Amino acid sequence: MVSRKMGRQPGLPSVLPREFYTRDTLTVARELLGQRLVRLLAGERLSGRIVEVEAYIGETDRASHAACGRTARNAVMYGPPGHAYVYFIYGMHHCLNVVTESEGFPAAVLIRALEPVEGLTTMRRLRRGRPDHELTNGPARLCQALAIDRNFNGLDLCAGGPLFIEPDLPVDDEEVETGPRVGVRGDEVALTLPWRFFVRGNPFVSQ
DNA sequence: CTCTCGATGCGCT
DNA sequence: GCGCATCGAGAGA
Repeated sequence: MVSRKMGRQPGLPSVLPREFYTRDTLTVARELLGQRLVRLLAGERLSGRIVEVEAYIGETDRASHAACGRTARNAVMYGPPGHAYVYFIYGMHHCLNVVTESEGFPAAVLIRALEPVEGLTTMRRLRRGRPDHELTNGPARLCQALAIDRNFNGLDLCAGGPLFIEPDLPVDDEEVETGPRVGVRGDEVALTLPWRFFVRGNPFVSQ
């Protein structure tokens, strides 16, 4: 007899529904820990558990791309939740966010690190020369390992496309650590807010 | 291991 | 023109 995991049919992966993202951004950030980011590339599944994230919330957050109001670049942050906000930075890197809260309010969660699960061989090819523990331990590194670029900006993560998030192993409260966000500029408040969430002791957390 | 620094494209002032 | 939600090479300890 085939065992059946709770709430899923074998071969028919469930996807986090839009309502998951339509909530308070700090709640979404916290609950994204442990979930599985999946990228379908040429029919292959590349995936990893999310082990580090950061929240960016509203125009009053001086570290957010939305701090200076709506522009062409950050428009996706103002759009409906459950979509990918992918931006290009430092002339060579991409970073992936998921849009949260209600349409019209700019907020998102930056995916900063994954623990690789499926498609390691392909990830090693896309991150040639790097040891396994450096495949996905950073926001731009994981985009490289999963072949995510600006073409994914605005993509609906709830629509059965090439990028989505599946429920996976929840992370216990005792395993969750918070702290100030990494690499941001902004005012004193932005530099102090504990809006970074990560799995304590996980070897794939960035830094 | 740690630290420093250059790469590099583009959105925004 | 400036500055960036980063990374990787190279130097030193």
